[in-house]
Amino acid sequence: MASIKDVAKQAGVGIATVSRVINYSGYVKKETREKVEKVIAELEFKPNEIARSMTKQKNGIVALIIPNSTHLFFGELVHFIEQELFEYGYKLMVCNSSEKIEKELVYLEMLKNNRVDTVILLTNNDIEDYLDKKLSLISFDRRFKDVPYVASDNYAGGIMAAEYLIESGCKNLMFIGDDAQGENTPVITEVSNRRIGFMNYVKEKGLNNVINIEYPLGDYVKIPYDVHERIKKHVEVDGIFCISDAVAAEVVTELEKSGRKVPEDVKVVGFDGGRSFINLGKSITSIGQNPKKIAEAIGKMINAYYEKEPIVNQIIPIYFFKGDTA
Amino acid sequence: MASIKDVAKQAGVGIATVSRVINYSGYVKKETREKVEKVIAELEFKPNEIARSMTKQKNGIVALIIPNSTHLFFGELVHFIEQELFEYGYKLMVCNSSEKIEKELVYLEMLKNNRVDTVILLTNNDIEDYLDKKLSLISFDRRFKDVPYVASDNYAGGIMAAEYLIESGCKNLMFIGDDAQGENTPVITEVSNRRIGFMNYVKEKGLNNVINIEYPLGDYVKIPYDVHERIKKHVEVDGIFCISDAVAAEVVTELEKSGRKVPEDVKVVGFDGGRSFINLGKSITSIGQNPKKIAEAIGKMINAYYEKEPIVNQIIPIYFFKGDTA
DNA sequence: GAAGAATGTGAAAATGTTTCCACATTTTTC
DNA sequence: GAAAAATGTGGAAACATTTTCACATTCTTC
Repeated sequence: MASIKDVAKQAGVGIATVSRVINYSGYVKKETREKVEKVIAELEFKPNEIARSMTKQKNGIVALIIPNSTHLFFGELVHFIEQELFEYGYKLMVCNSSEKIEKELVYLEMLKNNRVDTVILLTNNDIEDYLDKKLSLISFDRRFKDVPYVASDNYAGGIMAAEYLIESGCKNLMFIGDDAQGENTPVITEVSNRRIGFMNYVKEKGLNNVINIEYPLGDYVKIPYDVHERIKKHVEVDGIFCISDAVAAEVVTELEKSGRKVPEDVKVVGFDGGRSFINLGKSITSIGQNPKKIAEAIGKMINAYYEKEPIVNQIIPIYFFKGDTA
Repeated sequence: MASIKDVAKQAGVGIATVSRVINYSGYVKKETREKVEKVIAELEFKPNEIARSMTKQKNGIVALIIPNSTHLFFGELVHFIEQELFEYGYKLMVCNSSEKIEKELVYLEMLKNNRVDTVILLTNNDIEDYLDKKLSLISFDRRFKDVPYVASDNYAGGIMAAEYLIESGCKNLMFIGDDAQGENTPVITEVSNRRIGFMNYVKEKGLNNVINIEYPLGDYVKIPYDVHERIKKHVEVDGIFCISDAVAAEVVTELEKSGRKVPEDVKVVGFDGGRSFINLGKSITSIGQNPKKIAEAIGKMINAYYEKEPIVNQIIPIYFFKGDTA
C-alpha cells in the first residue's frame, strides 16, 4: 500500500506537506494542495491509522466493559453506544466480563497498553483500587471515586413503581432483586436506588409490611431457587416490583404456574422498559430506561474528555411503560 | 510510562535483549533474563501495544460487522465470539451496520486502514465487489467469492421444520420470511436454505399447496403490514414455519388476536432456538442455531489464518427445540 | 521600498517496538 | 587444541506517521 513517502516523492513535495494536506493543518498553497490531492487519489493513498496512533499515543477506540451483551438491555446499550460513537468517529471495542472481576482486570490492563481513548465501565465488582488514573473512564449505573458517571434515574423509577402499584390498590407489596448489601457485596451500585426509592415512597404512604427479597444478582437475569420458594409462600402479596424485566418475566411465569393470575391477583412491575417480551401476546409493565439517551450522554462525555471541557455527571430520566402485568 | 529503552538502560543491556526477554524469542542467558525481568517488574514496564502493532502492521483486533446486536441471536453471537476471541488473545471490535451498505463500506475501509487482523462479516448486502483482498475475511450465513464462511445447517433446519409439522398432522402449510429473491435482493444468503429445505421436503411429501410469503427481511425482526393481512386471510393454514423466532412471535400474537389458537388450530415453528421468549409462560417451538459452536468455528478459522493453515468452510448442526407453539 | 507579518515548505526528530545483521563468547566435535 | 556449531548480545534500520524548527517566499503597511 502506498505510504505518505510515496505520495511526497510522486508529488515532488516534502512529507510534512502531505501531512498538512491530509490533516488540513498549517499552511498549504492552493496549487500544492491540488497537486498533492491528485497524487493521493492516483495512488489511492489512505493514511495508516496505526502509525497515526503511534504519534498520538491514542488509537481512536472506545472500549465498553459490560457483563453480558446477551441481556436485551445491555444489547441495546451496545447498539446505541456504537451508533453514537460512529457519529463522533470513534470505534467501539466490546469487552464482555461475564461479571468476572479477573476478566475485567485483564481487560483494563490490555486496554491501557493499547492506548484506548476511553473506557466505559459497567460492572458490579469492587474494582475501585485497580482503576488507573491514566485511563479516561466513564461508568454507567455506578459511582467510583473520581470517575464521571451516567445513570438512569433509578430512584425516581423506584418511586414511580411504588406509586403505580399503590394507586392500583395493592396493599401487600414485595420487592425482588437488589444486590444484597453488606456481607456479599461491598459496593452500592446506582441500581440499589430502585429499591431505595421504592421503599421510601412505600413507607411514606404508611405501608410497612413490604417484603424485601434481596439477593446478589450479577446481571439481573436469573432468580435463585430459594427466592422462587419465598415468592410462592407469600400468598398475601398483591403487588411486586422487580429489579429488571427479566426477573419480572420469571416471576410472572412462576405466579401463573402456581395458580395466581397476573395482573388480576398480583400486579407485577419490572424495570428496563418492557421491550424484551412484547412479542408473545403479553407484555410487562415496566419502568423504562432509555438506552439511546444514555448513549448520547456517554457520547457527550467522551467528547468533553476530548475537548478537555469539564465533565458533569448525568442522570437520565426514566419513563413508565404500561404493559399487561399491572 | 516506562519504555523498553528505560528498561534496557536500567538493566545495562541493549534494547534488543529486552525485546527478546519479553517475547521469549532468540537466545538470552539465564542471568541476563533474570536481571531484565527484575527491572521490568521494578519499573512496571508494559510493552506499548501500538508500537508493537506498528512493526507487525497488525493490531490484534478482530472486527465483527453485524446488522444489529439488539436482536437476541446476534447478541448471543457477539457474546460467544467475544469469549472465543478472548481465549485466542484477540480483542473484538463491534461494528453495527444497521443493514446499511454505506455504513458497511465505511467500516470496511476504516478497518483496513487500522490494520485489523480479521473481519467477520454478517450482511445481506451485495458488497462482493468492495471486499478487499488485503483483508482476511470470514463471513457468516453468506457466501462471497473467495471468502471462507461459517453457516448453520439451514437446509437441514428447513427439512426438520417441515418434517415436524407434517408429522404433527398439518395439511396446509405456510412459510414466512425469506429474502425476496430476484428483483429486490440480488444475492442469495445461506438463510434462504431454510426455505429451500422446507419446500423441498414438503414437495417430496406431496403437499403442493404451500403458501410462500417472501419479503425482504433485513434483520429478520419486523413483519410488514401487508404480510399480516395475508396471514389473517389464509384461515385454512394449520402449520407455519417462520424464518426467525422474532417473526414467529409476531405471528403467534397475530393469530391469537384474530381468534386462532396456537398450537391447537395453527402450529408455528420458528428459527434460532426459542431462547428469546421462554420467559412469559409460553415458548416458541423452534429450529435452534448454536451460537457457541458457531463462535468456536469462527475462532478456529481465525486461528487457521494466523497459522497460515488451509481454511475449510464450516456448516454447524442445528437442533430441534420443542416449545409450546407446535 | 524597507521592515515586519503572514504564508509556505522541507529536513529531521520523535513515537516504542521488532528484526536483521554483525560480532563475541561459549560449547561441541573430531 | 583447532575448527565448527551453538549461544548470546547490541547497534541500527524499519514500521508510517506527526510535529517542531528553521528557513524561504509573499504580502502588508507606512
